[in-house]
Amino acid sequence: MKNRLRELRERGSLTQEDLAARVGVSRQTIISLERGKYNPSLILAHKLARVFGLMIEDVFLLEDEKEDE
Amino acid sequence: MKNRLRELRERGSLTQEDLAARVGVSRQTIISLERGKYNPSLILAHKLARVFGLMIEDVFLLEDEKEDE
DNA sequence: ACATAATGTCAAGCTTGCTTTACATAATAA
DNA sequence: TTATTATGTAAAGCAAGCTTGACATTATGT
Repeated sequence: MKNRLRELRERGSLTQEDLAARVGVSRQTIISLERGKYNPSLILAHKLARVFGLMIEDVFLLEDEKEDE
Repeated sequence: MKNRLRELRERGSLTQEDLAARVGVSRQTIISLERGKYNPSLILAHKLARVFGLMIEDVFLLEDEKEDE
């Protein structure tokens, strides 16, 4: 699952801990997400997208998924 | 988690089983989703949105989430 | 009446998202 | 050096997404 989280977070000068707090998850969850380790819940994806003022599909690159690469 | 799955599925004359097969989940999962029972994974939400040619946010109504009501 | 298709419920269990704790590494700064 | 901040890793465990199977209900059709 590729995504633009790291890029967007750095662009907004947020730490992983800041972002985690904003969306109500642990820092570990943000780390794993940035590294493409898993498929988040829809609600979490939505909360993250809202932090950056984007649509979910603009944050998470979802076309032709196979595995996590 | 409210959504328009039932409406969209019926509009497309698909059975729950058809839809389940299209997105690779069990029929039970579609039933539970239509009844707003849970928060699907992002990939599943995306596959469902694509079946209907819509954006995720057009299928799942995500603003001001509290609990499943 | 009988059959079949579509939807729904319940329950047990597997899988994985997410948490928590603890520790490691690198960067910046006094 | 010492301290602090930000990031990363690993492992154990909890919680929830999703599966499977069995059975009930309603509708449609012959």
